Amino acid sequence: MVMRIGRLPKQKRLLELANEIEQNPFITDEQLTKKFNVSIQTIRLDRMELGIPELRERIKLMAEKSYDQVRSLQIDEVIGEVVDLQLDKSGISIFEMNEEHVFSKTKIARGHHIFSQANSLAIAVIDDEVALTASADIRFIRSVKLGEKCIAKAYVRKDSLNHEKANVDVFTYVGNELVFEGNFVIFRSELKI
Amino acid sequence: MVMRIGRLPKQKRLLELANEIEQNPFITDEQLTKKFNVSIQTIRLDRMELGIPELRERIKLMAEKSYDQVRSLQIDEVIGEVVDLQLDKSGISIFEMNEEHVFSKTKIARGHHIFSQANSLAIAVIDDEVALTASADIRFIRSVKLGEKCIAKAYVRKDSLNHEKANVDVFTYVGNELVFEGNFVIFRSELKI
DNA sequence: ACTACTTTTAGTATCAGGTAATAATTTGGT
DNA sequence: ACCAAATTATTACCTGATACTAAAAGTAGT
Repeated sequence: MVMRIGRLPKQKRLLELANEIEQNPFITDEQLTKKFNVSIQTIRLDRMELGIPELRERIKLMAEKSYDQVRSLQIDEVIGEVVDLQLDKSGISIFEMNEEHVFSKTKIARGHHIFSQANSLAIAVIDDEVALTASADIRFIRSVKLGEKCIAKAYVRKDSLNHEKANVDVFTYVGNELVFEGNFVIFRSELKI
Repeated sequence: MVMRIGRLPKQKRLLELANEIEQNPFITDEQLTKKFNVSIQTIRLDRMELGIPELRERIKLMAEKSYDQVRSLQIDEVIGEVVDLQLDKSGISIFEMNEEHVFSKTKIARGHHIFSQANSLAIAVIDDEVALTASADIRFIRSVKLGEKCIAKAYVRKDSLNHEKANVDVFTYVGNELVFEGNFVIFRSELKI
């Protein structure tokens, strides 16, 4: 039970190592040897055991992830995945609530993400060069939780068409439960060249 | 003017090289030698001249950038920077519209970003464990353009306090021009342990 | 054609931050 | 004291570079 000074038992070290790397993914094995006061081989065996890749791999994975995110944001300018779209008529989009969309305490989705999905779908269904939200009347009917898939359905009001403004009603569901509804007034410019 | 087959003049190569790396930041110098049919030293001299760092540096910069973004999103759970906050009374936040917040065609801000700033400020001024948006009535008064700073001011309606719901009015300005106004109804749970 | 100059290529030494594999040593427990 | 697990040491090798020196090739100008 002597144990060299400043050392942790293996299981504890494994936990703290995983933690440390999560906190600071840019740390090298060598810096870790100093933190834990063990040899570099031990650190490497530990990483192996925990399935944690080397520094360069970690960094690369992060970069690839963020690169993909940026790309996909540029590709579809809509929040959520549009699965159906009939211009000037209706549209459907799906959006799943991940960790980054919820309050960390309660795991309940922030309202503006649900709004964003509905708002960008309302814009998407309007077949115009420039379409902007003029106003909106919205209700959050029940809270959406982490992991839930929101299905937003937008309908363009017939009687509102061919004008400077269009009315779009959006209903968002989780399963068959209504969680959000909103009426959006969309400005449309007749800039169709 | 003979020039070996499949070669570009230097200036053109420099432009295309910069372009290629921007399109695919994960490309190595060696892969580039094949694309441009020149030696690896030439590629490296070119990168030098263009001030483009090596693959590993590029990847690291991307990872650091995304890491900082994630961190800052976790640190302040509010969209925009809160510059003043009097709980249950009022609050002010500032949010600048960058490239990622505007439509690429028109450079006009997407409505949901302006909403997000207002919504998260409305939540922040409510001094409660759990506060959620129940409904909102909003108007976009004029469009916000790339680079403009939005100053959102939130006021909690006095008569709405001490209830299950609170009413928060938010006015967003660019300079002294009103660009957005909204009335938010916020659910508050009395879960004050 | 000869010179001056730029561009390109080659080659060597060195680096960080590892992997992989094998062997030796230390430690803890009984 | 003995055994197995844990740790450390050692060596060879890898990728994707930098830094530097030197030589070769191409490009004009006169």
